[in-house]
Amino acid sequence: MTAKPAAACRGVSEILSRVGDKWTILVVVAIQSGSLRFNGIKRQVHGISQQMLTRTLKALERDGMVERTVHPSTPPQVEYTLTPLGHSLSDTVRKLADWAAGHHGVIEDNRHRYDAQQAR
Amino acid sequence: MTAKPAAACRGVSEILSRVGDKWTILVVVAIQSGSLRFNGIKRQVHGISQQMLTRTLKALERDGMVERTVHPSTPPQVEYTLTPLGHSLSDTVRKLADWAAGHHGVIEDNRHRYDAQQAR
DNA sequence: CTGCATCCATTCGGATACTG
DNA sequence: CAGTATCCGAATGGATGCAG
Repeated sequence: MTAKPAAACRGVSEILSRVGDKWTILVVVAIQSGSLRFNGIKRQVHGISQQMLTRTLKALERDGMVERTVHPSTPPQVEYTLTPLGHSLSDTVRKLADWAAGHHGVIEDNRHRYDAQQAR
Repeated sequence: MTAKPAAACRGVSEILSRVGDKWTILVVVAIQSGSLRFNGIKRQVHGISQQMLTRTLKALERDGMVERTVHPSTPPQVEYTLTPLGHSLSDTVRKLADWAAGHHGVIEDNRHRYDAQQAR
């Protein structure tokens, strides 16, 4: 697995495209603590439009990351829960999150320095 | 670090946007084995346009992930090398890559099943 | 060889309005 | 409450031509 065949690279790129979009991670993080309803997620993930939430949830459901459960009541309730696969992704991403949190300051500093240098 | 403050989430999202774009990871992987020249990278990362390579390298340089060394010769040669920060990112992403490689098949299967279900 | 500028097609993401 | 459909602006990414 130290080698990196082209096929794996494409797969990784595809996963990263999914995961790296604007909302996926935030939604996953919101759900991971337990099941949540549509507007519950919307409240928790501040700034997301309801359409983006719909799209993101659908994509995650399609990938088997979240499970969608409809409770036929009035008003209708829909619960979203992270599947084992979703939790698995969440754990993996958390490591990247830790890295990001740990290096975010350095990176911002680098950017600032770079921009200052360009201005000269 | 088990808690997830909003600030960290934003930072992670920003990092993921960087890393999750179409080419960054592939370029990083290409360079990690050793320093490479511009067209060397272009050859290795198949399908990348030269402008996307320019943009990606610049972004990485700005973030302090790669170092750019110009050898003033004729014709000019420019070497790109991964910095320690870049290697650090590379290692972290490799874990995500392993996850992706390990679950890619399952995810594709899930998608196929979902699509079939929708068609009914 | 390396890199920048321009143009253009496609995609992404947000706001809004409407349905069950 | 949950979800769909439409419109539109912004951003992404590719092709090409030009310059150092």
